[in-house]
This record gives sequence, structure tokens and C-alpha cells, in this order.
Amino acid sequence: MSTLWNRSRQAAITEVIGVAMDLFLDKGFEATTFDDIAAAAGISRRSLFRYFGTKEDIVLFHLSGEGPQAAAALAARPDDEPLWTALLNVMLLIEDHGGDPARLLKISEMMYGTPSLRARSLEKHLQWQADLLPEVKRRLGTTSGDLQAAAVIASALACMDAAGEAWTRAAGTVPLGHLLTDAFDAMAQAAR
Amino acid sequence: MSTLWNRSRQAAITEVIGVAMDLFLDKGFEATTFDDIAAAAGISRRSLFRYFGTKEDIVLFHLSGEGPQAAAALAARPDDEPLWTALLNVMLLIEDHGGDPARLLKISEMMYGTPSLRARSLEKHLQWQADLLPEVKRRLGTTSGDLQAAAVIASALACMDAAGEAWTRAAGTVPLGHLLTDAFDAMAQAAR
DNA sequence: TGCCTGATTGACACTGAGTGCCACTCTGAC
DNA sequence: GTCAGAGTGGCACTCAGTGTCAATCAGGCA
Repeated sequence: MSTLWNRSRQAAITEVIGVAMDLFLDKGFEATTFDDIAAAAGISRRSLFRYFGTKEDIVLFHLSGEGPQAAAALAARPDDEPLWTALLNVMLLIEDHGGDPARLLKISEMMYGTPSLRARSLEKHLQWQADLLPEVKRRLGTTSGDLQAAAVIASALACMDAAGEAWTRAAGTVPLGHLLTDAFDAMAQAAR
Repeated sequence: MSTLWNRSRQAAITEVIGVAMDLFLDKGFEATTFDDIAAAAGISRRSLFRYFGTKEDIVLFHLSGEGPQAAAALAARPDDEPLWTALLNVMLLIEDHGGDPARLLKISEMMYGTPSLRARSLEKHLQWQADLLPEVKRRLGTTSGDLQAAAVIASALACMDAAGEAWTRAAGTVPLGHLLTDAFDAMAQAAR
């Protein structure tokens, strides 16, 4: 209900994320306090906590919608495509979000360089895992259960993470798509 | 240096871990405070912080030594064994730590049921990754770099994690070795 | 034995995350 | 215009985590 309200709330959240990101990238993630963000965003600390339970949530907020998106992309892949290839193609699609490349790199560096953020982003993978599970299970066939599907998805996400880290370490000079492909190929190679 | 000292410090740490684990399993992880643990262990809160920087560290302490152990086990596998098979065999060896099964299950349930612990344990994987990297790189051959090796290791750890979660969900009624094998097989199957 | 030195410990104080509570305000419905 | 419901801000609180400093303990040495 109350779409008008939802719109303005969404706008407020987007606004806060922008302000907070600027602070994070400027002062560093750990050095930025909730008070700093609340003051910069012009809301009370208490309200900020109602939007985002933790500082990590502010950074990771935009990732939360990508799970279902990935699930849809996977369902759209042809049925005769090998699962590992299909997952690679899904990752190649998902990673393709625009935005300022330099800023994206700085955010990546912050993510991979801040232990608590890294940990929380790994935790986010669990949500992806749940989102992708049904379609992966279907493709694996009736002999496979949740475990098999979860193992494959978790491996794919692990490869994506490895590629992301390599991209960050290379300061974005190598296309992420190439690194993703390399990681998935290496895994396939190792398994034969 | 000072081996005598190190021995008694080690004993103290082991003692504290035991006390803390009892509290965690009794009251729950989140509900147990540093004050509780310090009081039960008979040391000051400040000293407890010197042993363990965070509550999560107390639980995860015993996992920290397994990275080098896994690296040694991998180096001991025959050179002509396929990498993925070798990694599975390493995991099968490592998981074989004795101890009370019921307690182990309760600890596992706590780990998989507490977000902050789950996140930190995923973070621990990064250390394993670093430990295993050289040997995996060697086995992948000269054409592969850090990314390829990291992707394969991260996938293996992801499979191990999926198996561990399945084991916990099954309340330990299925041998972890079986689940590990299933997970690794599923991944190999998906990649061909 | 008794002193010296270095490391550990415990007590205190402080910052910051995160939560509960309550009064205030805004908005839409009647 | 009033009422109900949801959001907001302020306050106080708990707990994690850190810096500081004085007290203490253990071992080396005269």
C-alpha cells in the first residue's frame, strides 16, 4: 500500500546511501560513524538505524536485489547449455552495471579491504544461493538434492568473488568479464 | 622464546575456550557477554580481550591451524591425481577431528545459525586460500596465475561449507564424508 | 637473598554500535 | 476538524572494543 510514501522512502534511502558512500570513500569505512552519516544526511541517528541496521547494510544495500535478477537470467538460458556455462553467462550479465568506473573501483577496494564488509558480502551470497537454488536443482536433474545445487552455486559465487578480487587488485585494468571467464574455466579444468 | 610461558598461556587459552563454549551452548552465542565469560573464567574483561579480540574469535580459534595442515595434506597427494580429487581427499582428511559428536553438532548449529559467526568463518576461508595457493598453482601448471588457483580453492571451500551445512541440517545423521563427496561430485558434474 | 627489568594483568574511562521507550508530528480517512 | 497509524527524534541504556596507567609477577643477575 501507500505507494506515494514508499516512493519518498525509497528516495530518502537512495539519498542517504549516496551521502554515506561519499563519507566512506572520503574518510574510510571504519572511521565514519553513524553520527557522521546522520548529520550529513540531515536525519537523526535513531532514524538512520531504522533505515539500515548496520553500516555494512548501507554499502551492501544495492546488492540485495541482484539475487532474483540472477535467478531470472539463469532461467532464461537455453536448457541444453551446460550448467557451469550457463552460470558463467549469468554472472557476465549481472556484473554489467554501469556507473562511474573509478568510483566503482574505490568501492571495490573498500569492500575487499574492510574485513567486516568482506564478511558481510560473503554472507550476502547465501541469499543468492537461496534465490538460484530451484533453477539449478531443476537443471541438475531429479537425482540431485539441495546439497548438490548449493555446492554448485556456492562454487560459482566463489569464482565470482575471486574474479572480483583480482579485478580490484589489478585496479580495474583488466575487464572483469575476462577474469570471470578465466576463473570459471580454471574450475572446470580442475574438475576433469 | 620462553616456552614455559607459552605453555601456560596456551593452557589458559584452552581453559577459557572451554568455559566460553559451555556458556555459548547453554545461553546462546549472542546472549553471552564478554563479562559473563570473563567472570566464569576468573579473569578480567580486559585480559579476555587480550586473548581474543572478539567473541567470534573464541569460537573460531581452533580452526586457525587447519590451513597449513590442509596445505601439507595437499602436497602429500600424488602428483598425478586430478586436482579436484586431490582437494576432496584433503577435505576428507581434515574433517576427521574426533571429539564428542553431540557437542560438535551443537557447535555447528550455533555456527550456521549465528550470522556473525557464519560470516567470520567464511572470512577464515581466506586464510586457507592463502595457505593452499602455492601448491594449487603448482598443480595447475605454469599457464595459470593466482586468480585461477584462488577460484579453484574458493570453490572447494564453498563445497565444504555446503556439505557442512547439509550435515548440520541433517543433525549429523549422514556422515560428513558422504556429503563432501556428493558436493564435489556435483560440482565436477556441472562443469562438464 | 634481594634488586632490576620486562611482560602481564586488572581497573578505569571512553568511543561507537545497536536497541528500547516514549513523546511528537505528519498524513490520510472519515 | 478529529482520529488512527506510521514515522521521527531524543534519551537512556547495554555491550563490544580500545587506550592508559598503576600494580604485579617471573626470571636474570649481583
